[in-house]
Amino acid sequence: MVEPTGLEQMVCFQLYAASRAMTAIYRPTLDTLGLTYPQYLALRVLWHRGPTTVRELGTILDLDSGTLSPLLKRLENQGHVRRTRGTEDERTVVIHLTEQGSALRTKAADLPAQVACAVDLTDDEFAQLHHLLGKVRASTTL
Amino acid sequence: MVEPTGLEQMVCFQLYAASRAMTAIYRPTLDTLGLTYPQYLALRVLWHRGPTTVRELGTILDLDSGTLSPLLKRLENQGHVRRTRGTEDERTVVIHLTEQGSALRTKAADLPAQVACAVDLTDDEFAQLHHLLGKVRASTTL
DNA sequence: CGCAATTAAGTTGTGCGCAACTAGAAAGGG
DNA sequence: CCCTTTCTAGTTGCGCACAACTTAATTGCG
Repeated sequence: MVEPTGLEQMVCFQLYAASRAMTAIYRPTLDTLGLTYPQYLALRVLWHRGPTTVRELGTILDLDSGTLSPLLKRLENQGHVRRTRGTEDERTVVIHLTEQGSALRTKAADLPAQVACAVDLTDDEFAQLHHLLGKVRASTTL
Repeated sequence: MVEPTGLEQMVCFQLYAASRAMTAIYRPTLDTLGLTYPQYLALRVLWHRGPTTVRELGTILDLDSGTLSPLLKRLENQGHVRRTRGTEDERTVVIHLTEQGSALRTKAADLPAQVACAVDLTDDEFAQLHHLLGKVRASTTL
């Protein structure tokens, strides 16, 4: 290690820089769909889970209502989702995909493959990276 | 993998989530110093390199002037740095540490160790992670 | 039951990131 | 030497993240 900066520091910075670099790969395609990366993540959850409360989205994406509320409002204004009060528990707000929001799924279908191509890692390396990032998240969440 | 989401996607999300989780570890200590994580990164560069132009900082941190200009202005308002026009090339702005800014270095000295402790990875795993993140950054920067 | 404690979502305020643009200085070619 | 092109910072605008707070609904304990 040539840097006199300390390894953990570098890992943290690498994490910070790599995360931004990765989302930058998504940006051009997401731009054509009129989506940001966090909006895309929220839609993915809805595509896979169906109707989901704000709280559940927050747990899955590790985001709070301060981030999600305005984000979901923008998705609603764009016509991709609808927000309805939960019937059983009126504190909750359930997010539903609209037809338009569901249709986006096929339009965004080839995004993961694009990204996998752009990033020069083998399947093994992807798996390793995934494993290590999981450990980082696990040790920090506790 | 129970998720039907595709590995690259998950890696990207893991990257995004792990990066935020990592900076969250720094936050409590940085709060006591009155710094944000990006401000801390900028100061690290100055601690190691001495006077540095905005452009050089941008290259090292992979940030543009739209991010750095206001960040550095805040660091100047806090008394940690001074900004002076370059003498040879008057387009450039050189960032200098003040006494106070240099003094912060010792106060932040034990931060990396704290973080290394908080994250449950072996030295080998840190090295692996560092290597893989480097590859991600390299393949995306090109 | 009644009421305090908890919980869900939203709001406000601050600081990034990043795109798009501006102002001003330097470089370079005719 | 002038003028276009390039380059450095800075500004503006938007959308996250996140802390702190508000509102309203639910829980649960005496």
